[in-house]
Amino acid sequence: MSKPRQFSLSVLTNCKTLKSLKQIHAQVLKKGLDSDPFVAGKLLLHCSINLSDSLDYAHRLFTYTPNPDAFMYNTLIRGLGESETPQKSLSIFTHMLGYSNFPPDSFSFAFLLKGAANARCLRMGSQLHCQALVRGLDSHAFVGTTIVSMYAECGIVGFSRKMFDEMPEPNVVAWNAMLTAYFRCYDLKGAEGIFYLMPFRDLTSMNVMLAGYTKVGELELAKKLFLGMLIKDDVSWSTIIIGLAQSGSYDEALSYFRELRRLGLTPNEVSLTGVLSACAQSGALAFAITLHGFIEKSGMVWILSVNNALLDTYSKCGSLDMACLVFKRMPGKKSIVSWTSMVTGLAMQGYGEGAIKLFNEMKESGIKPDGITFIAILKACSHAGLIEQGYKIFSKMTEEYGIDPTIEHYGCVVDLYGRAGLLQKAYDFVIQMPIPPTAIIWRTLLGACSFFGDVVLAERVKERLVKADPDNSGDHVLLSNTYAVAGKQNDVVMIRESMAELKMKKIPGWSMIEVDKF
DNA sequence: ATAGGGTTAG
Repeated sequence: MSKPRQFSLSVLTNCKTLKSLKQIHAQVLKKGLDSDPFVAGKLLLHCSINLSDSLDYAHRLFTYTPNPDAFMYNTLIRGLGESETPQKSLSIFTHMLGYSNFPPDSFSFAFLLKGAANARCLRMGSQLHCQALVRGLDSHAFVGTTIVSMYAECGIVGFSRKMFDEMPEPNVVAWNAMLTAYFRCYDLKGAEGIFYLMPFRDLTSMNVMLAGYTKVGELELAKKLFLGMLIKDDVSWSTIIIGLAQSGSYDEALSYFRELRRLGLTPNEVSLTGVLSACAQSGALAFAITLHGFIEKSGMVWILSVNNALLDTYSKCGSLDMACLVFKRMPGKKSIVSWTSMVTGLAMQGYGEGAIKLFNEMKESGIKPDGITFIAILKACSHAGLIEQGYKIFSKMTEEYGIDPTIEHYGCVVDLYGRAGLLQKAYDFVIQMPIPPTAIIWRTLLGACSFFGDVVLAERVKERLVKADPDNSGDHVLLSNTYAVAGKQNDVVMIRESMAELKMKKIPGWSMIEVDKF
């Protein structure tokens, strides 16, 4: 007689794909273990949290479970709350209220509120806050802390503070959440107030302050704080490096990275992406190559974000060959970021057709382009003068992909027509835009008018520009250039004089075409 | 389970 073979859930540890999960699920069904709430719960946890793109399967698994327990409800709520559509977690909540014997507990509310925070949905958040209040769960430490964060994510730090003040004995996590809440809303004074009030601080508190200082542009304070920190972890290091990189202090970002290395510390993937971004923005190709060598040796070549940062750095530094190499050799899945960076790289170096070709390959590979990809591809078209193509892509953006164009997308189309000299078409396009054109849009168009010397249209655009941005002054240069290109020297002189009256000296780096040259 | 760092455009 053979011993009944035990089924071990430890197989889930090595389960990295939906396919292998399905195989495990099949075995579970075969052994009739699907009615075991523990086994069913573990399976659901794995496909709703650990695996990506498996939420639909999780949902089905849940649906086919006759009487899901509280853990299963909470797990699916958690998975949906972390997804692109966090509001869907509410339907599971409703189901839980109506069809289960389990009332929602502190876990349910923590996950639901996190979903509301992710969705930045104040309506959802405040409704859940009320529900938690009615059930007496708002006083639960985890729930309360999540409510504090949720209000800040929704942009109302005053409500966060109100919630926080109602907590009888906030722990360090709650204090840190309140600190984060103020910075989330760029309230430096509020954050400092909390920081000095805190009865205890841990490394996270310090790191929150570091990140907050860089976020609100207080780089000196950030550096001072960092210097004074006796204990630093990798989050501290990556926070300061990224903070500097994002504030335009590229050299300093590189210096901190060197210091990290000098101390014999091992950079992690986050500080590496940060320092690579600093290289990309400052064109520090030599440093990037050194970093590439380190990445190869350290075994971090397998990390997607590192590869993305590396490929973007190469393409921004003009090494399109190396960018291509990284892109082609990229292990496993490429993300939307990888494709978009590569498209941008090609577009920037003038390979408009190549960019479009890659854009099509991307769609074939099953990656859905987002708004950023469309900015990249529209730029590619405008630089390559592919007007028809560009406009077709712009139209498809809404029709096929359901992406609402932002002002930047409209700007790309204006640039597309403008660069091609189709000035009237560009003007008509701006007039019929469903969102009000900004000064940037008008300035783009004015730039095109000046390039082609269209005086009549330039004057019209100029009027619109003044209306959109009353205290602008840089457009005088563009306007006078228009007259210069059109060969109307007298007008140029006139505009120059009026510019002098407008204290043109205040405009940094302004230049204009010399009248004498015409 | 609640708090801290991330790459793509403009």
